[in-house]
Amino acid sequence: MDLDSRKLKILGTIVEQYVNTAEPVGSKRIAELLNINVSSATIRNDMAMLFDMGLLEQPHTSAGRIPSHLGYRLYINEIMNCIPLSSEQMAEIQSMFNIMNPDPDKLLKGAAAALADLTNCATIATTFTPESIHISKLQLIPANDNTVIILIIASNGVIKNKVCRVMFRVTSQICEFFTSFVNYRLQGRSLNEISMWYLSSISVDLGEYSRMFNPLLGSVYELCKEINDGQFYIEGQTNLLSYPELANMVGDMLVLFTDKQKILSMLPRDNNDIDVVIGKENNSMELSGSSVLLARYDIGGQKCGTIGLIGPIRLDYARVVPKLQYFANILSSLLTDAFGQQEPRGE
Amino acid sequence: MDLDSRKLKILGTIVEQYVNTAEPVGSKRIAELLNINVSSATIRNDMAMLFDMGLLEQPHTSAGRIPSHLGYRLYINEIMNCIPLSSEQMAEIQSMFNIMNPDPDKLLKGAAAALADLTNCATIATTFTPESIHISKLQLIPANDNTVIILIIASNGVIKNKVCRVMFRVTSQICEFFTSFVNYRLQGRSLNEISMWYLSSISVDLGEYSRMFNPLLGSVYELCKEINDGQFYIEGQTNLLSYPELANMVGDMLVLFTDKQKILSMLPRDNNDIDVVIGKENNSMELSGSSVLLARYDIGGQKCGTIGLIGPIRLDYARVVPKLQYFANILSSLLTDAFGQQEPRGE
DNA sequence: ATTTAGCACTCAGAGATGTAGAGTGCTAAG
DNA sequence: CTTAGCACTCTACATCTCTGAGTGCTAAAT
Repeated sequence: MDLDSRKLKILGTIVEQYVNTAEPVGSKRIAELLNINVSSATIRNDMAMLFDMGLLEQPHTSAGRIPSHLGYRLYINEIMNCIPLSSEQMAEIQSMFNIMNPDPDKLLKGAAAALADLTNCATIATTFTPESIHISKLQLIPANDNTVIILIIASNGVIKNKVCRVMFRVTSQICEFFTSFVNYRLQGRSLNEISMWYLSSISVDLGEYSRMFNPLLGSVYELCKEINDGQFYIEGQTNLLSYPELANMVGDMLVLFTDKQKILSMLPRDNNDIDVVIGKENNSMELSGSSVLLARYDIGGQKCGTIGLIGPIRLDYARVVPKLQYFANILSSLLTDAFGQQEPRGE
Repeated sequence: MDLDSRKLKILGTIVEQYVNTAEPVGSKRIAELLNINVSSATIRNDMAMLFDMGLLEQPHTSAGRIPSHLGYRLYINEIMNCIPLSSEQMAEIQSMFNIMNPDPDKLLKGAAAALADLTNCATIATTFTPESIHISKLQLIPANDNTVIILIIASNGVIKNKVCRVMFRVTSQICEFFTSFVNYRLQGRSLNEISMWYLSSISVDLGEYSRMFNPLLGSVYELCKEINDGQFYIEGQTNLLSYPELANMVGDMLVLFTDKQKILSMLPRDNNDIDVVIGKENNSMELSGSSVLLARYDIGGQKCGTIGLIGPIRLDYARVVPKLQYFANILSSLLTDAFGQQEPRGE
């Protein structure tokens, strides 16, 4: 029971037909589509074998066949030929990036939105923060008499700010003092090191100012945590509404998408160039009808985030995979360009 | 053909029953629910009149009746008694606000999310920027050798930043120069005044530095525009999935919600305490099956944003209206408290 | 050993038919 | 003005039948 080239071609045809039409594919149709001159009966025999091997499924006795998980898997791993992007497509994508806001988090969001547009899928973009991400700069900015703004710039380009009301009367002097004192202690330090414990050691060193600044240190901790937890964008969710086979689940999917922690925990971690998780391979009810593709981008060679795509199982993998890869590559080069080599300057 | 009190009671009962069950209400059920001792036949006669007056609709001949637009309108304006919040409910809402991030835009988003939770509707929160909103402070912060961050604080508490790559080598001196020069020209100025034209007059005054700083002034303009365009949050969209009568439209609604401009243009501008727009009164396909309620909040008496609610037509108006009103009141008081009286301090 | 034609078989989906139940509208009497 | 009574209408649901698509198997052909 081996897979000769005809059987592979049949499986490929079934996948590609099903991807286009969302309808089970029958032996007669395959016979017409394949150039080989064999009758539908022969195809039926082959299909029966593919079925026995678990590569095909049958919605009901008298229907055509659709690919199973394993069928898609085999198709993706062995059969499909990725269709590389044309130079026009590349140019189009490039120009989408050109008009995006270059802030890293907005860039990420923009990239996700563009990818969603291009693939008619939902897309997801995340950052994760390897050890090496540190604080480039912290600044305390007076807003009014009893309100200050804490601004933190991380070495991966992420910028966060937070408004804090304080009990003392805000002056520029106080802000400058806090800024330079805390900067001195935090600048260049890995985000992972900035624990509540470490901050409390700063608090001790602040001596008489400690009580005054403690709430601010708490906010600093929250900001660091936010950056460390990573950014997270989902775009193009409404694209999923266009797939009738997802109609039952799309509600649950949208609800899932509101739960950042849960969705993050579900993303694949296989660390291939592109991870592909098909249907029930996702260990989650809500995604059992979908495929998830995930690629990584890096800054200066250091992996620092993912961009991915959530769509129906019947996805045009041969076209979508190169697109996703290209997006990851562009993100890498843009971010490396902006935040790659340079170390932050001191004030 | 006048509306005696019995007819009003019947209409009220129909609305309230329909809101609970989503099923047409028949004469027999009404007879049971009303305390008045009249037979279902009498009720039928009254219902026929209400129908003739356009206050009721009939899904099909042998079904009960459901309220029409006009029926809901009359109910809301004349019949319903708002059910005020209990002190426990108020306390619960207060405590939701206590744990929110006090940044005005995050507060807005948090409030919208809490309201969505509480009402099982989608919620919308916007700011709009009256004449009086001005720039409290602008600051240029060096990020690395060729990257700076522009930070703008507006008098309504909104904070925006933008990363800019520049052609010159960034130093603190340059940043301080730009900050103080531009601050001097912009601080306290209404956002509406900050046109491209006005900025170019600053550019002229910058003399030899003009070419260097022009891209930054462009970014300043974009930031002002962003603030002026207002914030915009929609939360709890997935709540709409729980109403079977919206199942057909919820897809289109979700798509609509991604189009900020379009949805903003659809919000009512009647400027009542709370505007209520029912079903087809919305001049939009997508919202023809929904009701939109909108309240305004203010900072120090100056109206500066809206919070609202999008749900099915059969909404428990008597409970929902007071909730929405209460949210608007809390927002007003919190924001006034934080940003109301104080003028921004100079550096 | 592989391929093919032929045919019986299965099943989903669309239509047709029938029934029960809810609710109305009307009429005539109270 | 209210009510009882009754014929009428329409939906929702279940049952049945028919049709077409597509299979699985067998026996013959290559």
